[in-house]
Amino acid sequence: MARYLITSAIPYINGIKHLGNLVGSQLPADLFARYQRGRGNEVLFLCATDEHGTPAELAAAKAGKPVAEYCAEMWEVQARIADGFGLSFDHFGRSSSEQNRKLTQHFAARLDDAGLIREVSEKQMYSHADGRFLPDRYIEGTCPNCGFDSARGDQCDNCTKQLDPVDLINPHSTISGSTDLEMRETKHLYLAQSQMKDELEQWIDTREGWPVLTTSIAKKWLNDGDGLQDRGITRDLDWGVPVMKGDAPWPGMEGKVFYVWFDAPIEYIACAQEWVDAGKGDDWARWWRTDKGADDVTYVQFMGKDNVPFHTLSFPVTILGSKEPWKLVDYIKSFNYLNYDGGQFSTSRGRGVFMDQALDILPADYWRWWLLSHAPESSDAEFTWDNFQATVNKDLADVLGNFVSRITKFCRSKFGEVVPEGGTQGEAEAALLAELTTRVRAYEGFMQAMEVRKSAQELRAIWAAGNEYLQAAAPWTTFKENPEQAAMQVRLGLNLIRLYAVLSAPFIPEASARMLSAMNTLDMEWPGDIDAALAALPAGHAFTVPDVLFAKITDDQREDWQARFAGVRT
RNA sequence: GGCGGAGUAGCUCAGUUGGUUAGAGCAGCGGAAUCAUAAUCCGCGUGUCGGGGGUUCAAGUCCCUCCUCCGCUACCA
Repeated sequence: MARYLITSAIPYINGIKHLGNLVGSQLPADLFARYQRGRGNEVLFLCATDEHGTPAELAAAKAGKPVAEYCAEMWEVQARIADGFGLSFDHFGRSSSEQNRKLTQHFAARLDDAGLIREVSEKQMYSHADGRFLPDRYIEGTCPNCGFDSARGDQCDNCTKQLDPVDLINPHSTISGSTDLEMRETKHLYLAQSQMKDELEQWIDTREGWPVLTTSIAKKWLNDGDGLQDRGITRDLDWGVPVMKGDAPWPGMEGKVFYVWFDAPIEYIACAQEWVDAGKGDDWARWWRTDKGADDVTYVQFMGKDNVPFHTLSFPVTILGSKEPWKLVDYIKSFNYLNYDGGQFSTSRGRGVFMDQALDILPADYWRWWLLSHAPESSDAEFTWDNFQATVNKDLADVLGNFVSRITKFCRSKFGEVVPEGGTQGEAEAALLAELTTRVRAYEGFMQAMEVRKSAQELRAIWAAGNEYLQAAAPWTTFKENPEQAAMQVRLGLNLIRLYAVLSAPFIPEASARMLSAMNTLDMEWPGDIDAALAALPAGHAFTVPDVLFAKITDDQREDWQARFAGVRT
């Protein structure tokens, strides 16, 4: 039995994520996790909230709550929504956990021992009114290059020139508006990534079959300009993992915390510890330590393209630089962005559909199917309501849902709610079995390769094959002259429903469960021999006609939603 | 500016190492069927494969050049 460690990029705690975030990491990761479990493999699927950093502090302040309380509440919210989408995490952790605090401090100590940490004294913008150092983009002023009056400290949005906060004319804090700013000396720890540039590059170069998106972004960072730069891994903040050298204080670093992108990936490991401490598992090291059983684990990470540098460079430096036998990622599946109706999804402007809103208007399976069948794998993709309505109605309601409906209702009217007996298979059935065998094997190949869209396409073709068979076999006609023959055709049709439930579960788990329930079976065994799989429900087996599997989206609904989500989130 | 991705039928997209008349789904048109959520099935595509140039017996696929869109550009995460 193969073992898969699967992690999804951890969503930031600051607010509810939109569908673009979902399809870029958590959803495809869930698809893969469910598929591997379905195949009988051992899976540990982990995700968590990423809770540290300036935006979390500010969001908490805006909500008028202590940051720890705010994060705890938002974790609940995100966990509940993830559950609503059927995201089958074995554990949904928190980067602010005790486990992560200790592990992060441990890694820092190891990296320091390895000579990969250096102290750098630098000047950063400090705001007296806000009582804090401000990241560059939290400072705005007039662009010295083009005169744009809302240029950010890191870059001018108008002329795209890269800036330094000190370049700005009339700089002010975007938080308080205060102009009482000064460049103040502060000391930070840097991760000496540059020392490991060659090792990283060799590692990247020897990865086989990784998405171009993943390797090209990694190579770009490795070789751009002066090559891979060292990166500051501490910040002057209150909220975060306190800078410690393992259990010991870190002289000169008092009051500082590790940078969120240092501790966030470490949470992947800490999350496994949380999983054990929550009583859900009993051995995290077996998944994460190659000296304790993790050498036969295949580790796959899912993420949007914006996260690639941290997963291909910074985190591997942390792992490799520790000189300890931690499991290194085997495959990084990265995604482009999903756009919304001609523009970008925007959290700040409330543009697009957010995860909670999506669940308010339709069941998760509708979203799962559309998002996965349109996953932005080769380029950015676009969500439009027209396309969503057309795809969901056609694929889910007409092709799959109606198939279940027509065969179960026909059976009920002619034979009752029992798998009918009699008849023998002929050429048409042999042809169907041959086609299904070919397609199921292709589907397995795409799923294993994490070719999300192609998997969806193949699955749809498998559903359509059932309709083609029924149409050709026409049991409603056969029944008139040869009821036994019709019984055989119907029996096959009913078994197709069970087969479809098993194959479709990774994409549409709720509907899959309803199909199995209607077929009155718990048999979810992945089909090896299709012939055998289509004999799972024997003659005489009772079933029930399920309710409509997928109600169609009406034009009125579509227009209503289109208007509702165009503007500002209310 | 630099780097990366993309530009293929009305729409969404496939097109492996260059090789038969460039494909799929949707939409559209025609037909069959009437078990079913008016659901299904079958048939129908003369597409300057973004423009131009080049290499080759042969290019959507390789090279050069230009155009358009998108992303990243290291202190947001």
